[in-house]
Order: sequence, then structure tokens, then C-alpha cells
Amino acid sequence: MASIKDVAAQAGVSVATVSRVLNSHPSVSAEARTRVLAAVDALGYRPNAVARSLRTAQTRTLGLVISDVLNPYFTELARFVEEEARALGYSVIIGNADERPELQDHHIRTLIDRRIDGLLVSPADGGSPLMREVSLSGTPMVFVDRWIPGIDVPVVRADGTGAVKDLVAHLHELGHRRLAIIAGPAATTTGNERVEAFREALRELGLALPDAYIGQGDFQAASGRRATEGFLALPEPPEVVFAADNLMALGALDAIRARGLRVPDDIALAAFDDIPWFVHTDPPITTVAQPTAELARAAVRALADLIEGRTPQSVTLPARLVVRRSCGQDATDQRSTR
Amino acid sequence: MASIKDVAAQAGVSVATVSRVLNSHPSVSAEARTRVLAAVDALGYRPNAVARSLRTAQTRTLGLVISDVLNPYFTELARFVEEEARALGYSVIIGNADERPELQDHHIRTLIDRRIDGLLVSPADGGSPLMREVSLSGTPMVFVDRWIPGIDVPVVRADGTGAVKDLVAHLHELGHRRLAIIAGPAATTTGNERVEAFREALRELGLALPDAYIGQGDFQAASGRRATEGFLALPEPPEVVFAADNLMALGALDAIRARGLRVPDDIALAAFDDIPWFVHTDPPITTVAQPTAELARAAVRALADLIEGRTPQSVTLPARLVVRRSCGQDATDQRSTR
DNA sequence: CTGAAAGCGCTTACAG
DNA sequence: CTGAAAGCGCTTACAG
Repeated sequence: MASIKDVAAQAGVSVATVSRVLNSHPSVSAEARTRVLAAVDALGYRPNAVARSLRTAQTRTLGLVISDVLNPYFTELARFVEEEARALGYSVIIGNADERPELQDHHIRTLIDRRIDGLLVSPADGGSPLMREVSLSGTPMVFVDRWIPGIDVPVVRADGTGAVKDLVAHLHELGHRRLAIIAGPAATTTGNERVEAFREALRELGLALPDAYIGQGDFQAASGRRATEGFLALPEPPEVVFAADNLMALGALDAIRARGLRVPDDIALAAFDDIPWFVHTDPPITTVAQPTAELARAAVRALADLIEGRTPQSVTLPARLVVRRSCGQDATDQRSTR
Repeated sequence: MASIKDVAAQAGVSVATVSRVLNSHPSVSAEARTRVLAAVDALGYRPNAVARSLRTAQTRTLGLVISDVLNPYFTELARFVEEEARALGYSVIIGNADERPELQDHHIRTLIDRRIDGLLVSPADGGSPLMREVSLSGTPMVFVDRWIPGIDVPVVRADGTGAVKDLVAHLHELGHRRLAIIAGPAATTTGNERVEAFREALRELGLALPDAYIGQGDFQAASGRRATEGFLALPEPPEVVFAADNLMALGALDAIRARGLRVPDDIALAAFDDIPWFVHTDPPITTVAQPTAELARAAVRALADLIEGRTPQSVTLPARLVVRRSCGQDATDQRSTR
């Protein structure tokens, strides 16, 4: 592969001049510029990003550590993150933690070793010592979706409180009184917040959330299945199951089917996170939808601000309720809402 | 961030010795090793991967260019690719082409500029000049899933011929005679092969595949919707629609629902690519499943072989039919197959 | 076993 | 406007 030296030789100038042309430095004669550009073209020269990074101490690369790529919510988030980063001139390297703290740390390590300019993370757990260390070390860092109390970095996330309240009101209107939730890991903020929003919304309607109606999940399908099996084995099973993410909802559906029950006739189901497939499940699933694209964009912008020395903003965007048919519907409202 | 110089100073040795310890070079005294390790620990030193890459001319990084991350098939592929790569000591950087050739080229460029050790690609189109150039330039490269005739690199893919034949036999048994397909882009190998396998299977049963029953899609949901609308508007609509990937099947479902028709009573539906949600759609969808994990592993191994100077192997793995309920079922076979 | 030195491919103050 | 030189943080032949 041709190096800057080859280009300099071919153009009959110094490597300094080649570098100036490549970086559009103003003080280069038109003639030198032409000769360099011709040489670049002739040799098919491409600057070595590794060398450039070593010299400039910046990689124009962002690290994105997400808890589970297979979760469509995070896949979508990752896609929009890359899109916005590209628009701002950054590449992004994704690290998938598979909801495993040690894998998360592995990726953070690797990313830091590669000297990424900044880190976007949706922590898989309550936060490892490494994550705290990284934030303290001055590496620009932003939390997206999930965050860790006590680590002082900008947070870009959705607030589901209002939407969960709307959901509970919707369920109440449909006559449901025994509502259960499959929670995410207690160590994650989203795991907690969704349960608390749910509990609070129930309380306002004078409904209780007994412990037996709180299933402990880990945002993965299998845990949704297990939790739902637990609910169904109860002497008085709930009338509604609310899964705190889309994968646990998938598991819940599995469990309900396996029991030979039907949604919403035998039991209602709602989920957090809207995904394209929810329109086509049997029945279409009522969900709390997050503004994924906007979250991704705001997170990237906050990180770029931090990297480039501007003041970053924490952002909280509201989630919203999308009513479909999985919780039942009353006779007066036969239209299905997309 | 501490550099190798700091470690050397702290340990009272030269940077050469530090480097040797870090790379477990045999000829280092036990005492020097201890001192270096202690210094590394004290300083929290991590080698700068950028500098190391510049010096060694290798990045221990693989590039993976996929045509669409939002397609669950590719998401899963990417996940397993990263897993296997990690096991072999490589990181992977994913480039998402969104089925757009120019975006694909952008990612290939960026990846090459970063001097990745090898490139895994599932081409979004018939292959750009750039892709050919890269393969010729000696950059280790392997095609996965899709490939480009005339570019001589190892190919790791699934062969759907047998499974498509099984599918067509299944459809024929259920009494279906008018079968349509939503094809992928003609420029992609998977786009072509699936149509050809389908056509051939029909031919063997004495059935024709009229042009009107071949919808042109692009592996995205919207195209599946359009193609299906076209089929349904035909004077004699097909009895079965076979979508050549899972996203077009999603679009087909959209179109069928919008028309107020039901699957499989009014029209049957089958798809290529199995994904977890197909179990929970209404009805569960009959598909041709690819051995995604095995494909990913074989592709990474082939690429590592190429990079490390061994002889890589092209691999073709069979896909298999998974029968569910979206094509109807006869009275004697009431069990639903997972 | 160890260190001084060269060099990977760039960028950038410095001097002219 | 231009070039020689230093230096980013490593690794590794070479000499001892």
C-alpha cells in the first residue's frame, strides 16, 4: 500500500506538503496541490488512519457498548447511533455485552485500548469498577437508555412514567384489576424505573402490586417465560402481564401459548419497547414505544459535544403508549390502533 | 494515560524490556519481569493499540460489512461473528450498508483505511469496483451469505435448494398450485438462487412460475408489501406467497392484513430465514431456516485462515424447512411444528 | 538477558 | 509557501 512518502516522491514535494494538501491546510501553492492530488490519484493513495491517529491522538471513532444486540430495540438504537455519528464525521465500533457484565468490561477495555474518542454506554448492570474508572479518567462518556447513579456523565434516556400511567389507565378501563409486571434486572435503571412507574400508576388507581405479581426477569426471553409460568401457577393468576422489554414479552407469549391460553381472552399482555413485529403477533401487542432514533441522535450529539469541548446536555424524552389488541378491547372501540 | 516510557522509568528498565514482558518474550529475567509487572499495575498501564498496530502492521481487527443490521438474520450473524472472532483473538467492526451500495463502499473504505486485518462481506449488490479492487489488493476477504461471481475469495453460505424443494412439496401436498415468490434484488446471489431453486422445484412438480408470480423485492419490508399488493390485484392471485427473506415476509403480512385477508385461509405465506418472532405471528410462519451460527463461525475461521497464512475453505451448509401453520395444514396433521 | 536505536506513517511547530 | 526534523507509542533486529 502506498504511503505518504511514495506520494511525496511521485509529486516531487516533501511529505509535509503532501500532508498539508490532504488536510486542506491553506498555505499550499496551487501548483503543489495539483501535483500532489495527481500523485494521490495515480497511486490510489489512502492515508493510514492508524498512523494519523497515533500522531493526532484522536481516532474519530466512538465506542458503543450495548447490553444486547439481539434485542431489536438496541439494534435499532445502534443503527441510528452509527447514522448520526457518520453525519458528524465519526465511525462507531459496537461492543455487545449480551447482558453479561464481564463481557461488557471486555469491550470497554478493548475500546479504550483502541483509544476511541468517546464512549456511549447502556450499562448491562449496576456498573463495574472499570466503568467508574473510565468515567473518572476523563474519557468522554455518555449513558444512553440506561445509566448508573453516582457516575457523573450526561444521560440520554426515555421517561416511561407518563406512558406507563396511560397504559395502566387503559388496562383499568378494560376492567383489569390484577396486574403483574415482569421486571428487568434490579441493578439497571430501566429495570427499576419501569416497575416503579407501574407501581405508582397502580397506586393512583387504588390498586396494589403484590410481590407475587412482580416477576424477576433479566431482559431476555427465557426469563419472561419463567416469570410468566410463575404467574400462571399462582392460585390467583394476574389478568394482565406487562413485560418490561420486548424480549421478555416474547418469552411471556411462549409461556402463555404453552399453557394453551389465549391473549387477550385468557390473559392480557403488554410490553415495553415497540418493534415492527408487534403489529403481526397474535394478537398485535400493546406497547410503550420509545423514541429510539431521537435518543440515538441526542446521545451522539452529547458525546460529540463532550469530545469537542462544548457543554453536553442530558436529555430525557417521553415514551408513549401504543394501543393494539393484546389487552382486550371494549365493544365501543373496535378499531385497531397501529 | 501512562505510556511504555512511564512504565520503564518506574520499573528502572528500558522500554524494550517492558515490551518484551508485555509480549511474553522468553528472554527476560524473572526479576525484570516482576518489576515491570509491578509498574504496570501501579500505573494502571494499558498498551496503546494504535501504536502497536502501526508498528506491527496488524490490528487484530476484522471488518464485517453486512447489508442490513435491522434484518434479524444479519443481526444474529453479526453477533456470532463477533463471538467467534473474539474466541480467536480478534475484534470486529461492523459496517451496516442498509442495502445501499454507496454506503457499503463507504464502510469498506473506512475499514481499509483503518487497516483491518481482514474483511467479511455480504455484498448489498452485484459488487462495486471498489470491492473487486480490495480483493485484488491482497486484503484478506471472505464472502458470507451472499457472494459475487468473478471475485475469487472464499464463500461461506447456505444452500437452500433442498429446503425450498421440501417447502414446495409441502405446499403441493396441501393442495396449493398457484405459487408466487417475492424475490430479492437480482444483483445479489441470494436474490437469484432462491428464485431459481423455487422455479426448479415447481418445474419438477409440473408447475409453472409465471412472470406475474415473481415479485421484485429488495429484501426490505416495504418491497414485500408492494409485491404482495401486486399479487393480490391480479385477476387470478396466487394461493401462496413465498418471501425470499424475513423482512419481505413482514411486508407481505402487512399487505395481506390491509386487504382484510387471513393467513392461511385466504392466502398462504412462507418465508426464507427463521427468526424468533415467526413462532408468534398470526399464524406462526413456515420458513426455510439457515444455520446462522455455523455460517458465522465458518466464515470467521476462513478469514482467520487467510490472514494467518493457512488455506481457507469455502463452506456451503444446507438450510432446512421448518413447517408451522402459515401455509394451512391438512386434517391428519394437527400438530404444530416448532 | 538487556538496552540503544531505528522505524512504522503520519502531523506540525519551526525556520527560512 | 516549503522542507527538515521531531515525535506520537510501540516492537524488534542488532550488538553486547
